[in-house]
Amino acid sequence: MSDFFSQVYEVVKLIPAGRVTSYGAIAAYLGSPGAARMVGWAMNASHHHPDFVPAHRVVNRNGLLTGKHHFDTPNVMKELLENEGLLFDDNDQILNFEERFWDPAKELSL
DNA sequence: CACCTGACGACCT
DNA sequence: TAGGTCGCCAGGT
Repeated sequence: MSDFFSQVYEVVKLIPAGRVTSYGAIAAYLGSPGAARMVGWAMNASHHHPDFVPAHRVVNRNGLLTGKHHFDTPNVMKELLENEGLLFDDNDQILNFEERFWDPAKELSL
């Protein structure tokens, strides 16, 4: 439960629908700013987790859907987010990303 | 056991 | 502006 992965899942599960956060923000929140890659790795292994982990709500720092190729089909991630009210430009980048950004360090502010 | 790779990101040419 | 390097941690070969 104190594993880095488990902590990542705990945070991701707290992301509200219609909001998104970044790999780096989660890593920083967990105290390992340089471990953003691990967050992505954790998402990749999220199927190993018993609970639902909204991996589609985690994007890179530009609001770009860099992980879309890891879903069943490349458009699933985008469609899930659109269902939650997010909009995208022609580059699969989230519009109004700053407004939609959910920073665990701030929102959860321990 | 050593080496490689990866859903990132900050920094440095 | 674009491209290369490095750190981060875990898991696969």
